[in-house]
Amino acid sequence: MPVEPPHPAEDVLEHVGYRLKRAHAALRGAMDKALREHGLTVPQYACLEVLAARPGMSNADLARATFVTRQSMNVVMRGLEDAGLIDRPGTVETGRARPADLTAEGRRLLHAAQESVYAIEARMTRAVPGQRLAALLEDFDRIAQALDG
Amino acid sequence: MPVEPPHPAEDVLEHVGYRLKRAHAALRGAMDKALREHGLTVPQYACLEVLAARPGMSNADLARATFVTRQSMNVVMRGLEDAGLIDRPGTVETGRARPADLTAEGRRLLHAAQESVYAIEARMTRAVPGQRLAALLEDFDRIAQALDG
DNA sequence: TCAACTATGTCAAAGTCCTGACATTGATTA
DNA sequence: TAATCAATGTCAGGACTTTGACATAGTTGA
Repeated sequence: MPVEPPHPAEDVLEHVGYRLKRAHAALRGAMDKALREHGLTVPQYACLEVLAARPGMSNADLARATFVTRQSMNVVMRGLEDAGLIDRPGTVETGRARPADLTAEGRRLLHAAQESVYAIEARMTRAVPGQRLAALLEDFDRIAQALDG
Repeated sequence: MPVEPPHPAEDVLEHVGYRLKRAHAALRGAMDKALREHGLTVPQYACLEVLAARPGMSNADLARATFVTRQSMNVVMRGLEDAGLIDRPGTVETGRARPADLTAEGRRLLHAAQESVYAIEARMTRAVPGQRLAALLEDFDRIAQALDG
């Protein structure tokens, strides 16, 4: 059992950043566990999920959407491509960006994984009082915006 | 410019998990940048910060407090020890847990880093309406608790 | 007492992610 | 038109983190 904080109000463990980190760690852990049963990692799942909502996104697009670097997304996509879950043209008429899309197998696996992940989402949603959910989402956005600038 | 979502309400990018991830990514990025100027990584800073509030914590304690594995914290602490920022006895009378403490240099560096980090904390705090801050912290805890169980 | 259980520290291997760098492509501008 | 700029994909290297495993130390209960 951890020691009790001597000065709660001044303790780091009470800070916004720490709480945010804690909530994110819990989410990450739950998703890791749920996705392992489907043979997916969190970044892989995120890539499939975004790609399902926005077909034809490029590597750089997906990297921005999932908050990783282009280089990281590059290896993620190569793994997904090797596994036959996504597909993209070897060459393209104009530009360098190759639009990616889910394969039938990718769509099937995503649907299976979504059941597990959406259950986690539901646990989060139920955990916060209903009338506060919209405000919570708004606060998330405010925080992200305040720190990105 | 990213494409607009076709069905906002059903889109993943609107989900709680995605927003949480986004806010956390923004925080992580801001802290990475701020701490680099002090020669610290986020896990290293987290270790020092927790250790300042709870002197004498062991490796396993710190790992739990900062949401990483014992193994990860082990390399973090070895780095901090080599850098002369923390100190712990080579052996201990009972048990295996070696209580760690900040050195004078560690305390000095932490204080310097705290200025940068607390400025980030302040940006977050200002970004959310004052009357919502307490509810936000509470919601963070509810989410963490709902997902840890 | 002794066996089972839990907790801790550590090692090894693999995966993941990042920084830095470079070449290519398209857009912008002088 | 030509030069500059921004964006993309990719490679290389290193840093970080995790999973898995093992030995050690303390606790619990038969």
